Amino acid sequence: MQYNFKKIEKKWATNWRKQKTYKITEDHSKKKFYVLDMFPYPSGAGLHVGHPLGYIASDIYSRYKRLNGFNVLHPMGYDSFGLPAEQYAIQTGQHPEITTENNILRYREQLDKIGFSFDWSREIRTSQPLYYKWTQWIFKQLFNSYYCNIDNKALPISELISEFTRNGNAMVKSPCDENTPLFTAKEWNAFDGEQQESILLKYRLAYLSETWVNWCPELGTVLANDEVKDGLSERGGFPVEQKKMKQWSLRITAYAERLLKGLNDIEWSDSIKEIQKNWIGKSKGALIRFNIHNNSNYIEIFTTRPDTIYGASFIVISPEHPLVSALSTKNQQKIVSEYCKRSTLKSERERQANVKDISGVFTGSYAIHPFTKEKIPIWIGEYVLASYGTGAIMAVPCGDQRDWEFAQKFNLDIPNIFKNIDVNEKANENKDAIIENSDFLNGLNVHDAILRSILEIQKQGIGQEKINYKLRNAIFSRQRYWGEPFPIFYKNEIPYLLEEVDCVELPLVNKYLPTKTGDPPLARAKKKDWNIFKGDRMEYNTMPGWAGSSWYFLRFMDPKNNKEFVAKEKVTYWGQVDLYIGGAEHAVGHLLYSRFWTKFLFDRGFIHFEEPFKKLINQGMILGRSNFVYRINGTNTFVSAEQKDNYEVTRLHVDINYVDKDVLNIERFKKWRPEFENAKFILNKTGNYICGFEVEKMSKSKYNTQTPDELINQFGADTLRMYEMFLGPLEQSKPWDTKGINGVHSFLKKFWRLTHDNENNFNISQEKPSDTEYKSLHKCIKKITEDLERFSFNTVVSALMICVNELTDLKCNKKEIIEAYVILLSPYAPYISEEIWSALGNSNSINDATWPQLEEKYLKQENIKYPVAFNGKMRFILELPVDLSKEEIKQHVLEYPKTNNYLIENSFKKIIIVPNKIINIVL
RNA sequence: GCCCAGAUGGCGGAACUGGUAGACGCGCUGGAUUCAAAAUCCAGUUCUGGCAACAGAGUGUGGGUUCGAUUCCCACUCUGGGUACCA
Repeated sequence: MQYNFKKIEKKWATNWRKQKTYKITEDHSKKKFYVLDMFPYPSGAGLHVGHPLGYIASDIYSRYKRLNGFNVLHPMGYDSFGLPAEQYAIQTGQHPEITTENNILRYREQLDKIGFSFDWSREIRTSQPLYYKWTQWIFKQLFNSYYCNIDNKALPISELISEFTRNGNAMVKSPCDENTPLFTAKEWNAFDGEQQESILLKYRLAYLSETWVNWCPELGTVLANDEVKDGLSERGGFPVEQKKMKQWSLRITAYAERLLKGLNDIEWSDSIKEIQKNWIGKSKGALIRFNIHNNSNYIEIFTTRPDTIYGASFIVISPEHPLVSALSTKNQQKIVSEYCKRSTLKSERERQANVKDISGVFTGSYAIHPFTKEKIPIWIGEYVLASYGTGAIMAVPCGDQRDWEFAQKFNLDIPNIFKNIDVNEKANENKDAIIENSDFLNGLNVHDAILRSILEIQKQGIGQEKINYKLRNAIFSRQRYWGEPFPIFYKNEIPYLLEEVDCVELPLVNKYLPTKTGDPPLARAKKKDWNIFKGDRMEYNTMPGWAGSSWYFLRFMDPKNNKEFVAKEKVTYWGQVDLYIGGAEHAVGHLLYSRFWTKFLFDRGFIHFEEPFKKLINQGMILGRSNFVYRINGTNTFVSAEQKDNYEVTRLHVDINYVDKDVLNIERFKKWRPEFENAKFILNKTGNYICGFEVEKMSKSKYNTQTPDELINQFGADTLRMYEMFLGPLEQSKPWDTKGINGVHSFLKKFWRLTHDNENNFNISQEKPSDTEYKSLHKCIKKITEDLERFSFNTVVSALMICVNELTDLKCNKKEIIEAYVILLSPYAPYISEEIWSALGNSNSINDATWPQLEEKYLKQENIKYPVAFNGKMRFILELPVDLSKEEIKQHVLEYPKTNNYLIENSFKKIIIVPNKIINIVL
């Protein structure tokens, strides 16, 4: 083997480690540049080929920036709290920390092989107390803050307390719980400590609230949406229901407007901004109160179309609405409670997907239309969600398709309020209509009618204008073991913040399961098991996965600091992340929460910028081929794919390592999980269990991952890096396929041969390069520099190949050319580049070289090859001097003999000449 | 349902602001080298017809704008991803 990548890669990996080539410090003489990858969760399956895709791109960019004189921060760490380690702990009893540690070791080994320029001295792990101490610290700041709508920022809670002491809460304009009472200063001062605490909790940015969760009674635990399949738990196939639970939440909605506006200041793709915009979901409308016939309660609804109020012919409330039982009349009570119970068995997701199945029940009660004073029926319907608006709507069947279908199905009135529009076949959702049959709104267009109706609603005191956001406050507790404990203790079930600066460490427990009474696993810890214990008990919940990842980019600047979450001078130097690369699946989770925390830390003066990630690139997914097994519902029997349609089945992913050409290895499958040990199988005619398949996202949860290890072994890291980039545009998703990899590998071999003779001796010429050779190089410099600036990583590989092909044809092994070329190659293939750089006699690392400068003089052309088209169809190429005028070009073309072949009777209508581009003759 | 993205040869893709469609690589075909293989090199390779010159068709489908459309506009189909029924 001439190009011995194994030897070369080992040699330079060792050398770089010894020389600390990638260690970075705050060097104020250079401009900083911060390149970050989305944190990996170290899963047991190891790194799959989809992970490094983004890391390779960011590594290439980091190296490119460094060669251009920037001080580049390019760190890596682990988001090491998470469900899989906990599941493994439940199954085996092994502490998740051990599993996590093992997985990290494996990840690190894999990452090291790929030749990344990470500064590993800055590694962080969210599950280490040194790190999560500061996650808890941020939670404390959130707990100790409220949002002031007058200053439009978060302020310390102490300011709110002094306002309460002076004036009560009448003048306070702050987001708070809906049930917050009004009180005077006198009343406030008379409250006891516990009463004051419970009031303050309604204002804090971190607060307790009742929220719905997926509860699985059989497993005695709360499940993530991901763990629920068709209303059954993925593990075991048990029924799942919706249950209310007291949980910590973060008042992210206070930041809704700023999160929306901030999108203008960042360089993210339009699509991801659009997704966040839709998620925040700002809409203007009105709150309107409907009184109830013979009942002292009232229903408040939110609508974006108050102009259609005369078209409202019934009210629909969600099955979770607090007035459901109060509104159900005696003879309706039974079907109402049955309907609501059925609804709690469904996830919101299911209710949402099932649009065609319209369902609902009548409560038996009537609301009074605020303008017509007519009685309109109140219904309960799944299509109304408790979590949006007020959980109740006024149904306008002539103007909303879902209301229209609901009315059709249950035979309710469809009054028409649109002039000259037929609503017998479908609702009119078009906003160009003129309103009629609507008293004071008659003759107005939609826009004017909205304004007029709000005026009237406010005048009559039955409602008000309201800006509504779809964004909900973020639930911040998980009933899990493997997460950050809260720095919270309880006295009389009122939560208090721990004042200790020390970290509340995860206590040891005897089992990682919930208790018999349904409390989270931490409830198993005895007083002595906690390093800090106060009050009656500590908080049993832990923080969600996104807690640690919402601020980790700050910690990389100062990973070992035990005095502060990050030192001021470090955050001042490094500032925002300049380039952030990661998957689009985090579009609204991680990316929104990080923005929220960054704004909060900014408000409280801890950092000087408001947006965490200046430029964001979403890498496309690498798709893999998944396999499925089919479990017959309510049993532990699996049926082969051909016969699955004869049964009611749940489709489950199966690890592709247990499947060969879609045939399941039953023995290995049984050993996979304890619950499969006694599984039974219905086989096909040939006695095999055939799995289903699908091409979808490569992901640990789909068990369809493929690791890069074998490829590195066979071709080397340089080849893998180039191949992953060569696969296609970074942002596009693409199926994983290794069949093209040897093309990239031969390219590196070809480059090696260019600089080595037949005996594999390094062979370079000191001669001055020719103009053609310079031209080839500078064409390459131009193309690569431009492509990297626009993050077109795949086309750079082609450019590198073209240059080597040209130099090979020219038999050019001249030092000046090769030395520049190897710098261009080094971000992609750092090992071979460093080897040749060193062989060229350089004593420093190629990482400290300077990016070659483009010299336009080598690219000058004397002639242009013009494509000559007739009616837009290219017919032939005509080579002409570059500096001709349009008129001269025209003459040359018309005199050219071939031209006449295409003219009809020697004439044409028009000639279009675009200098240096094209000539088009219109016939 | 809703939101976002995508569709170009046998395959991955290129064509950056409307200007030669298919760069680069894989695969395939033929040839050179070799006892043979690997490796390497040379030639060809969108489809149809033709020995060729050349002609016709062609960027998911149907329309439109333009001298000229993979690129812009309208309608649709399919695929992937996300999802908390946007009242």
